[in-house]
This record gives sequence, structure tokens and C-alpha cells, in this order.
Amino acid sequence: MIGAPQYLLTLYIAEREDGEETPISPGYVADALDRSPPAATERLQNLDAKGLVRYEPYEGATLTDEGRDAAEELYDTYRILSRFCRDVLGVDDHEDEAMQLVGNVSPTVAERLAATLLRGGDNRGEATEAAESASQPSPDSPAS
Amino acid sequence: MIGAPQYLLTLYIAEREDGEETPISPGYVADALDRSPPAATERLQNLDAKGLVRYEPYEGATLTDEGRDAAEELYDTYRILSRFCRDVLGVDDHEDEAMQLVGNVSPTVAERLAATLLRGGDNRGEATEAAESASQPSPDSPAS
DNA sequence: TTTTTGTTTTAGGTTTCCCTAAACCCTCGT
DNA sequence: ACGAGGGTTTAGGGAAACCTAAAACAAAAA
Repeated sequence: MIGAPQYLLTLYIAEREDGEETPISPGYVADALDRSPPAATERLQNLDAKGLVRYEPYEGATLTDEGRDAAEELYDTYRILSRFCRDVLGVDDHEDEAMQLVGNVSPTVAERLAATLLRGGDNRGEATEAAESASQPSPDSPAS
Repeated sequence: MIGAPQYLLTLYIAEREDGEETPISPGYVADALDRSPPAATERLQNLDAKGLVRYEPYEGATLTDEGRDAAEELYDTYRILSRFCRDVLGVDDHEDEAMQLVGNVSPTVAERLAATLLRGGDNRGEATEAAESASQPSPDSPAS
């Protein structure tokens, strides 16, 4: 299931690309989150009612200050998760994975995960690579 | 929100302590997952209808073979998450954290997290200062 | 054996999130 | 200007989870 975090995050990410002023269409959100257009519309209207989003019919959604604050925090967590999945675990679709997780990870875990990333630098262990090649062999490595 | 994975996992864990034959009461499950007794009853009945659980009114629930298979896999992931949260991140309530995450983590991530755990014996964060020497003899074999 | 007590179940209702179908609105091409 | 076409919204449902209150039950106490 998909919750408010995913919608806020989608808006936030789109906003980074198109600018803060550009309203994001329901169609775009629906597409990004794999939902029907009506579902996206209603959800955005709902976030509007909660004061997290400003929704203009037939225009689209923009984040309110409050919504952007919330989204920023989610985005931090999202980035941490995504980078962890990519750099440490070597997961291909790290962004999808992070999007899935972002609502369920506590602030504490996010924070310490970030610390782990900083500490660990770029060393991906060979155990991870071994696991990776077991499921999808890379052209260069000898498949045991 | 709480899904089927949490219920299966709760039953599985309880089963380890009480034995496979002992039916688990709705009250126990409700308590473990912080839900009302009616919620637990209905959910267990629902899992029964799906063939994952055998539910006897006024008796309790036991896992079917199919349900136990599913729960075992969830348990592996749960253990990995829990150990990661405890050993690498130094989180206090690692079990709650793991329970929260267990339905949302893909098999790939679980598998590679396990690999990371295996190789990561010495580099633990300073957040991990809790003495983790006292361990219960775990009768499970960590196969994946 | 009857009562009491605590648990389980049913009943009834709410919320959240999603869908399809149909109406609606805006814009663009003619 | 006006009529398509395409995206958006409303209408109308439905499924999943959960709750409280009240009824049903089982088992132990009296």
C-alpha cells in the first residue's frame, strides 16, 4: 500500500526538477506511483485539506511550506535508503526500494544508517558482490 | 498498518516457544501486535480462509504447512533485519523495528543484508555500545 | 450445580485507499 | 469560433483493517 509519504516525496522530487512554482499534475503523480488518475487527484485533494499541499483544480499540486518541510525530511531518509541500497547492497532498483521503505523506517534507523554510510565510505564487501553475481552474473566476474 | 506478515510471524515466534501443537489464542496475538481482540480474531479467521492457518473457535490458531513455509521465510528476513538493527545500527528496539519492516523488504535486500552482516564483524558504529554477549542458543539454522 | 469471571466472538460502524465509468473542462487544430 | 481529444474530476462502489459495545462461551470458583 502507498501512503502520504510517497505522494509528498513524489511531489518534492518533481519540484526539484521543474521548480517550486510549477504545479504537478495528477497524471504525473498517478504515473509515478502506479495509481489511477482519480486516485491521485483525490489523494492530492486530501493532502490539500491537511494543509500539506495546495491543489488547484485542472492545474495541479504544489507543496505548502509545511508540506515541503515534511517532504524534505522524507527525502533525506529516501536518499539515505537509496544510497545504502545502491552502495552497500548493490541493488539495481534502489530508488524503488527506498520509496517502498521510506514510510516505515524510524528516524533513529535513518539517522544511524546515514552514519554507517559516512563511516563505510565506498567499500562494498566481497560477500555482497558474491551474492549479487549469484542472482545476476556480471560479464567480468567468473561465475564460480 | 499491520498486514498478514506480522500475524504469521507472531504465530511462528509463539510456536517456537510453545511448540507447534499449541494453538495460539487471539488474545495473545492481539496483545503482541497491539490490536483489539476482535481484530486479531477476524484476521486469524481470514488467514484460515486463505489456508495459512488453522483456526479453531475458542481454541486458537496453528500454522498450516503452507503458512509455516511462508512464516519461515518471513522469520529469516525478520532475523536479518533485527540483527542488522542491533549489531550495525545499535538500535534498542531492533525487534519492533524489524517487525515493522519485514513486510516491505524485498528478498534481494534481505539476502544482501545477510551477506553484509556476515562480513561485517568488526566495523560497528559507536552507536553500538550495548553489550551483545548474552545470547540465547538459537536452534535455527540460518539457511537462505 | 450454579455463579462468576475473563476471554472470545458477533454485530455494527468507521476510515482509508483504491478502482471503473461517466461527466467535465481546457486547449489545440481546423 | 468550435469541435475533438486528452487529461481531470465526480460519482458510485468495494475491499481491507480496525474499533467499541454487546452477546456467547468455557472454565474455574463457590
